[in-house]
Amino acid sequence: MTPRRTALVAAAARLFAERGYHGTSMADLAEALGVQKGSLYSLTESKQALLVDVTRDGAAAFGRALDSVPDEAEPLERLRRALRAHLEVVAGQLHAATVFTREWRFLEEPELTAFRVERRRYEERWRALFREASERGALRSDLDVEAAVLLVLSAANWAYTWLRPGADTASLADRFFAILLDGVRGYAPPRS
Amino acid sequence: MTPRRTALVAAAARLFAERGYHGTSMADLAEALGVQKGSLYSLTESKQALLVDVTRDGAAAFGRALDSVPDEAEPLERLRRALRAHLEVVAGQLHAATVFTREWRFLEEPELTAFRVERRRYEERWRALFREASERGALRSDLDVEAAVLLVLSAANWAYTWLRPGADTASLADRFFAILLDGVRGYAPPRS
DNA sequence: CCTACCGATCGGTAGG
DNA sequence: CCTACCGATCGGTAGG
Repeated sequence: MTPRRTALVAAAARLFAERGYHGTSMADLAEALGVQKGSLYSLTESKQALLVDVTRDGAAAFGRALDSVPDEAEPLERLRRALRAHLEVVAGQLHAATVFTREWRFLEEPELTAFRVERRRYEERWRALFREASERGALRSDLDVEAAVLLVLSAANWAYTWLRPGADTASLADRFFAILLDGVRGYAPPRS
Repeated sequence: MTPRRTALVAAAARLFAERGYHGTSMADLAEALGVQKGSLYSLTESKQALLVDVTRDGAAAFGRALDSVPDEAEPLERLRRALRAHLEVVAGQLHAATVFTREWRFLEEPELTAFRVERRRYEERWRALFREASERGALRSDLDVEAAVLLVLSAANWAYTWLRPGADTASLADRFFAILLDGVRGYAPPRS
């Protein structure tokens, strides 16, 4: 990947995030790079190919985030680290994360199907983290694991709308996690 | 509002949700209604005006949802009812809710600013529900209320991506709420 | 509600 | 990387 192409993919990430895939023209991208529109086609074969590249960058970053969670840590600590890592990708690569979360649906086949498979794999990794925690007794025995996974993924997937790059992301993740752990209620929950 | 115009706004909600605002052409809308493109302009003055209508419908529905929460109920019950009502709007008016949540950013001024004001007002109503619960002693005294509001709004705002109209929405809302209340941890949380 | 049309812009290409 | 261009489509309008 040449520096020029890298710059083009970065510009695509930014503009697709800001204006949407269909709201961004090749002329917009050319202007962002300071070249004429026709010149872009020596760097990419199509606008769609740029969307493929940006969504792949996002998927790879989120995948690496979960890879960074240490296997040997305790189950709840692994969950906390996973949430931190996810939110750090959102804050650190906000444009790619935004396109990954919101613009992926404009992918064309076969990449559209491949994207869905990849995203499902990512969600399964989260489910596995919860199941592992459950089997090792770290979670309430009556926990609705599916709802818990959906809740944490909702927080993770919505974060691109409010998380700003300068924020103390680790601390924010921990604040979320604290509520996820113990809830909001003002007295000890009834034991089953 | 004539029946024909209502049908046009409904078609716009569906297509803007499915293909995005910029991914939907006036020709697409005409085809959905079975008329020629030029005929649409007796029903709306522009494509942008349709986006304004759909986002207003969404805002009104979410507003009515919070209105439906009984004032006299207990604080936690009010929160539970609010989450239910919000998710029922998402499931019951999925297209308008999707456009409200994802396509609003293509509004032009002055409606763009008005939308942001309205949405902030909605979020403030949620914050007020939490504050009320806190003041009445229904929440943990050490609760991070801001994080709690953000967590529940994340779940609410992400719901359009997975909630399907046929689902048992009330039950789903209660499953979320149960986790929000008591958390996922497998033992009683330490009291402060 | 239709036909016929407007100028502008779209993604992309050819040839240099 | 540029100029010049392609056919297709865009949102919107005029006149009926």
